[in-house]
Amino acid sequence: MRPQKVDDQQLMTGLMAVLRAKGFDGASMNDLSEATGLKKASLYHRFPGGKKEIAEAVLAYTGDWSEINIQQVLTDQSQTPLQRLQQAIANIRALYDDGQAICILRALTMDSSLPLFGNLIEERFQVWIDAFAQLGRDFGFADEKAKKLALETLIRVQGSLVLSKGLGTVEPFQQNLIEIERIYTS
Amino acid sequence: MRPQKVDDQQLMTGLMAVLRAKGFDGASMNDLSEATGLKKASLYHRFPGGKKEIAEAVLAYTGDWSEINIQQVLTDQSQTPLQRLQQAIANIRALYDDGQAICILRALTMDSSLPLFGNLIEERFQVWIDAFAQLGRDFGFADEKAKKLALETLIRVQGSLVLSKGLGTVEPFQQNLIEIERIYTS
DNA sequence: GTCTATACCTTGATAGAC
DNA sequence: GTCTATCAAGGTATAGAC
Repeated sequence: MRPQKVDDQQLMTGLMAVLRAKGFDGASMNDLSEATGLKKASLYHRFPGGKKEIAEAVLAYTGDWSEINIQQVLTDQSQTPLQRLQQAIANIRALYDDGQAICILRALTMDSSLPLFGNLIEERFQVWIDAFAQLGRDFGFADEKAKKLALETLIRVQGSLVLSKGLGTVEPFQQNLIEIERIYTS
Repeated sequence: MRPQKVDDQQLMTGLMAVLRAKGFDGASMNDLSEATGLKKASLYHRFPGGKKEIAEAVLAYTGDWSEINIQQVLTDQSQTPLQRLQQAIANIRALYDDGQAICILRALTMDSSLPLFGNLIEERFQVWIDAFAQLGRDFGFADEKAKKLALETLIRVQGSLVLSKGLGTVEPFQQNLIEIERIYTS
């Protein structure tokens, strides 16, 4: 077989960059083609289902990333809870480019695209919530309180990303990462 | 002159509903036409600048709404701070349809549409922040603390809306409105 | 002010050569 | 596996009748 011009890793990176910046409706196949270096027809060869299948693949990719960089990190019993939290926060900071990037889950959560991916998006959020809830319990919080803190953590991440974009400064995001560490350690 | 088939108020309501549900790229002139009951050509008569001018008008409309239902409410010296907060929260609940709706500012804050409206969006957010900061001072918080609480308030609103959409339940939004009242009163 | 009809372009998607 | 060429559908926007 003819070798792939662009490997799956590079492909996913380019596709995800466009989808989270422009959303499902805003991202055209031309945009995705330019960002990846593969012509449109080649994208359809890799993803016969078209743009919908591309978005699903990106969501699967982000799910893998979350399991490795959030779930596994937060539940790694060889580290202290604080160490795990700090590592997860560092990974979150990298994921969102210090607060400049848009979350892919947020980008795909419009009423026009949500029906296509609803279950996938909910599952991706739930991985984070469950992992942070486990961390909270390991910090010594009661189950109920740990779940509440986990949800607050995600709300702070998502909310501060929206505000950072809207205000044109990453300060809300950066400040909130600090605040998230504080709510678990005080 | 021939009378308007749809008045400005109805028009704005329909246009905003589509824009916040689908975003700028996802909302087509056909969508906007169907939602308002005005044919495409009539929309261009009302808004010669097309979709961009429509979005700007909707942002102006939301600005007026915010000044009346957030800023004026939160700074109304004839009411106690708690009364003002509770009224503002009720208005926020209505604005976002109990947590089911998407914020127009979030919807237009994609990298593809943000460059068109950046300043307008930032100003809309700032009205809320300034109003909640004033409320915080009236509650007795120091200026610095009041500003921090105001930002946290908006982060909670935006974040809980994202989570409510993504998880398919309005519980995060509803819970956070309660939490917002708590952070000012305890 | 609103409408029908239309021009023109971009979109998602496919066919077939290499 | 990747590409050029192409199509039908839907996009923005305009012209002109009423």
